[in-house]
Amino acid sequence: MAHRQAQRRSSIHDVASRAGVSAATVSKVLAGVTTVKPENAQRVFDAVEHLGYRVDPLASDMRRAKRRIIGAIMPEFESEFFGQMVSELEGLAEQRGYTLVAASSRESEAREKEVLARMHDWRVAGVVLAPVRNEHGPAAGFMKANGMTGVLIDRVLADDAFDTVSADSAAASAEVARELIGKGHRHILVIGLGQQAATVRARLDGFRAKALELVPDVRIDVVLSESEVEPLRALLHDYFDKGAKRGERPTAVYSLFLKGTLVALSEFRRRGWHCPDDISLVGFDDAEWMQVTWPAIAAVVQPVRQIAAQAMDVLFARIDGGDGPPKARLEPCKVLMRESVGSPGSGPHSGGGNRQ
Amino acid sequence: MAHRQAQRRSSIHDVASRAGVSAATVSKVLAGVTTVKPENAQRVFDAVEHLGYRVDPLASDMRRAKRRIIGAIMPEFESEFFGQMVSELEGLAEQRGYTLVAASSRESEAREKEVLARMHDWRVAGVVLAPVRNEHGPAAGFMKANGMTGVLIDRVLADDAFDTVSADSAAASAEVARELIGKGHRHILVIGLGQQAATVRARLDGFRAKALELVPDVRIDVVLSESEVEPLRALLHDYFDKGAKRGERPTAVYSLFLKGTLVALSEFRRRGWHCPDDISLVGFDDAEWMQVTWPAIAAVVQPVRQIAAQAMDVLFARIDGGDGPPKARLEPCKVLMRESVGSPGSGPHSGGGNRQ
DNA sequence: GGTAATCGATAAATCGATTTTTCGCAGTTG
DNA sequence: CAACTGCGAAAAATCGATTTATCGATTACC
Repeated sequence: MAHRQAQRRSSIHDVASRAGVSAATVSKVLAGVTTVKPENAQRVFDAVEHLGYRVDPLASDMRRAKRRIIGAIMPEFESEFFGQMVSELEGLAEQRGYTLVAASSRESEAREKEVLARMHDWRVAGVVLAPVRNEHGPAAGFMKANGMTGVLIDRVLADDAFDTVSADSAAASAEVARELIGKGHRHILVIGLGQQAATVRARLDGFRAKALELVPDVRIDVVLSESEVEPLRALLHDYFDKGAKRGERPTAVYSLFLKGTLVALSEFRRRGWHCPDDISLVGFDDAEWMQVTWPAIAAVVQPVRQIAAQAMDVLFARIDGGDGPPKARLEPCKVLMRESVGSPGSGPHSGGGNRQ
Repeated sequence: MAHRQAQRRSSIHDVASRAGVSAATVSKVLAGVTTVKPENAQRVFDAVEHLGYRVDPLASDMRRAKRRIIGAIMPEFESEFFGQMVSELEGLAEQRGYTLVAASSRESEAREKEVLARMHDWRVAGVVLAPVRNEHGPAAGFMKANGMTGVLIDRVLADDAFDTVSADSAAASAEVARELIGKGHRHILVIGLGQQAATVRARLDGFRAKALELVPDVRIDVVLSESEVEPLRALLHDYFDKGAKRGERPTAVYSLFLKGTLVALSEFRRRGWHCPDDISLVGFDDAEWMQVTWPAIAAVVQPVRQIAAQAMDVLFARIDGGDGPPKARLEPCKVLMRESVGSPGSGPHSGGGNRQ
């Protein structure tokens, strides 16, 4: 009864011999095949129960071309967005009897491809890929070249080989524009990451189009950092410095991605500006902390659950042999206007300055 | 050249026949065995190159008892802490040629055991388990009963069957006590989650011991929610209401876990209290946003990388047959005292009230 | 020169399932 | 009574590697 060795687990043959049938019969019973005598089926169930037998998924997968494994590749695991995404995907895979193997590409396209190649080695049934850059990266190319089935999510718009699912960021951005214009903002800075060309463009265009539609002479400045987040800090600093020389400053900032929101807040801190008195702020992507800070930060909430659910639906449809041209799906976002957005010039400190 | 079907990948036999040798020889060459004629080895390498052959990890694992798979079970994926942890673990596993399969127990002990059982089905070589509650949960019991090798991290202190690695939260809490006492705080509220008994106790005791040592008549109140975070909101609300009736209020709050810090901030908002003027705040567990808000939130930073590295080192030592009694490792934290901590009574609004 | 040891490589067993093929037996039919 | 049909289950092939046992040819030793 004391500490036992790691006794080797019982295999299907152990069950077979205990039930007095062949391994093939055990396999059939467990697969729910009905052409087995009820009496034998019962004996199998008893043996399974007694031995605590469980199918070895690895051995089980050996003989199928498509294994019961889904690969998920995310740019990173540290943010709430991708954390929730992996969590959702894992649950959905599990529901269908699949195992999810998640890997982080660490925001590197090179690594993304390596990780994907490893998934291919595992002969996964399908892949959910959230590309680092966009749908035209090397990983998607690899998937095409090797006939893998997969679905692209998040930083994608549409693709001619794979289904895509992403947040409708253009619509959300238009909504943000409507809100900011409605509050009276006529000079707005948009910050983003140039790397994610397509997504950034969609968000930017959606914002700009709606803003110009509402107020044709609205001024929209854009500060983009190519691929890294850090340079954005310097770019933003310069932007405000130059503006200060000319005595002009935007009354609102719209950040197209989460880290940008942090950079903006950090820059505001440095200059002693407060939201929304000195400047307004809206960020794409929500986070739990944004509602407890003072001010609470306005944000676009991405529909993580819906994206995950759609992605898995579409993916399994393909795995099960569904064909037809790939579709691009857009899931609607919610825009939460919190305290960080106000009307320009209405705050007590609209001139900026040093509030301690 | 156009879109090809998912042609079946070449197996070791394809390589063998192309190189004009047997599959066994190919296997040996790839495993680095030296008793192969250099000429044949070269032919194998050429064939591998030409066919783009890669070992199928699943088939490769079939014949060994311990498979090249490491399981990681985390309470959740949404927080920075566990996100970073999974990311680190994945990298470390990969470095050793292992695949990491991560799963979330969703803060449920029942699910934790199910997930672990599934890992066992996969016959993983080892498991990194961050238990929902502590080292005495059902999952750890399951691991013992089945002779699995594993390491417990985060919400654990020590165990008689498994190695453990966690942050030295007692020392960090003592450090927090020193800081708060040093700033003049004599009435401090500590909030936490009762579920994680051992960890909470360590943090609480470490804090209380140091505080009492420095100032014997310091007042330390404690508000614990049993297992859920939501009740803490109500408990905290009541606590402050009751204090207000008696005209007393702590000058600082120390939250023993991340969500508690959010709940505290949320409660402060509601009452119109500002940090650090009206009340000081320190939280266990750091997050990226804490340094960009105003005020920046003081926090205990857990050494995620070190914990992950230690956990993997210890785990692989066991996998490679190392024995001896299990060890409990503690990794030192860093305490970042940011603006949310000040001296009591020094702020312009120390009477509390409604600042808008 | 004959037996033994050595070397390199191959055939075969193995891992634990699934799937296809074969087989025995009972009941029907011509 | 021989041939046929069906059913349920066992035997065997398969998946793609690793590992053990075996084998033939060469070298070594007495």
